Amino acid sequence: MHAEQPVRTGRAKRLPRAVRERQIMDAAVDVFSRLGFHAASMDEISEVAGISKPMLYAYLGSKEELFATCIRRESTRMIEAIANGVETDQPADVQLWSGLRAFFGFVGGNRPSWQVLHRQASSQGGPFAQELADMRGRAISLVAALLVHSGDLPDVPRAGDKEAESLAAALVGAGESLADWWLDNPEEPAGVVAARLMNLVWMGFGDLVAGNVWHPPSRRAPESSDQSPDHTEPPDQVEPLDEAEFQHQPESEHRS
Amino acid sequence: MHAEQPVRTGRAKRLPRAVRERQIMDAAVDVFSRLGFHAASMDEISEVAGISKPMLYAYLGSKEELFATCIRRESTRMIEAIANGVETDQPADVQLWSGLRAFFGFVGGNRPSWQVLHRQASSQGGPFAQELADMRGRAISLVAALLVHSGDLPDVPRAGDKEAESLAAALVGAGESLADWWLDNPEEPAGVVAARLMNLVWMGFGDLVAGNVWHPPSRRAPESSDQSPDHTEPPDQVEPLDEAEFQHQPESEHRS
DNA sequence: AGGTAATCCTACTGGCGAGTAGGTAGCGCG
DNA sequence: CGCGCTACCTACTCGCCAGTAGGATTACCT
Repeated sequence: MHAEQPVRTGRAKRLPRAVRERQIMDAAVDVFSRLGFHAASMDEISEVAGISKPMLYAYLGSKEELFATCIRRESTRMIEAIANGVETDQPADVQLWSGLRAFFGFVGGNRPSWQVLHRQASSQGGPFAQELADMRGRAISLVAALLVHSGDLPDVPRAGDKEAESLAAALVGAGESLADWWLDNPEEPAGVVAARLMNLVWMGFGDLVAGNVWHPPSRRAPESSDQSPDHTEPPDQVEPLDEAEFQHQPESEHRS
Repeated sequence: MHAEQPVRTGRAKRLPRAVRERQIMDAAVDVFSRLGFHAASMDEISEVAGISKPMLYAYLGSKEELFATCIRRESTRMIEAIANGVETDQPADVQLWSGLRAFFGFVGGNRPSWQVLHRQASSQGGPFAQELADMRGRAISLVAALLVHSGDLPDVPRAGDKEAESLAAALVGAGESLADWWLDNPEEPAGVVAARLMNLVWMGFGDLVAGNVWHPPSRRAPESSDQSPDHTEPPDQVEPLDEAEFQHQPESEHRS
């Protein structure tokens, strides 16, 4: 599916450093995501990048530096995609809903990024753990802030930080796990998966078992687009997903 | 932290094979959990186990076989601990609650096992993924069965498998993630953490922000008291769930 | 053109770690 | 006792891979 096949016969075309660095990073994410940090070799990365090994070292430093850079880049992309997707001027449930949609949209459109972030980075115990923990921390903070904002949690007037943080950790973990499950069951659209998680964490099993389901407010969500004109880079591609996919969900009210 | 004694000076005492195998497995879990599969070396494992390398190969085969065996053993221990902890004759919410308590109790009392299972195994893409996926699958099935049983899910008369399975995956992931968070914030007792997750997945944020909390049936305030010694028969050592103190209890030992 | 600096290469080193060959020590048993 | 068996060892081989030395090509500028 990834078509990074420069085929490496003979000498590579001369390119400005910035472009090469990008190619290398793309190749590195690809290889790391498939093989994991240790099993990935610099030789293979250089081959996929269509370049020779010393270039890696000249441009991106050691293997560890390269990996850390990958994590930093991909995590930033993801956090931004989510932050852009959240409709901050809406009530709490809608904010959560939009955040979940953005998250699953990103995962669906950037599987290698996701793999590198979730699986590989978390299992290495070096400086990467730090990098990854930062990303996770940012995500968790986003969620925690949302929770704290949306009316204080009931039983924690003082330890609210810990309370919200742990709940956010659980939610993030649920999202990660569900995203992994989704990769193994890709026949379902992102919106459906996001809706399931939304129902779980907002309504809870208690309500679900009783037949109560959460619904998005029945208005058209503004297709939030990037307004900044000086943004030359194309925004990260996220799978399009709108309310239509939500409806695709097995019809809630009609039991049979 | 781990007092894996042997100190390996000269020849090791002669021991029957079964005992050695156990020592080796314990050492392997310890090292794998700290270093991960690739970074762990057979030399180090043999050193920790207090024997020489050829013994590893004579008894447990290759490095991959050893690792797979570790995963199998630890995952079985955990599944059994949880299955034993679930009070199957209770209503759904109580079942879920007892399962969560058993899970967090196990994690608290068997950190290396947990590390090996959750972090290391999931990131290697060999036959281990299979082993690990089996474990996860069993856990998810447990939860899914509980969900399906506890009154059918409302909106899934036909696609119930997928629905329940994905929700179970999300729940399991939330548990895993919260367990990881807990390892970084060990000052909180297991019961509190379990109660948080219970509230999240049973009540949902919607109820929580509205001030509604889930309570175990006979007692109030799940986080303030959890003293009932309803431990019938712990097959594996599981941390006591009352918050008296378990900041850092001595590591588990497998002695005969 | 010719200089020069960035880009790119082939071909090595050095170390680490999986796995093994081939031998030594304790224990039981006739 | 000596025969054998099992537990146990030291001391290698061998391949893989991170990282580098040193040289060959361009692109671009004057």
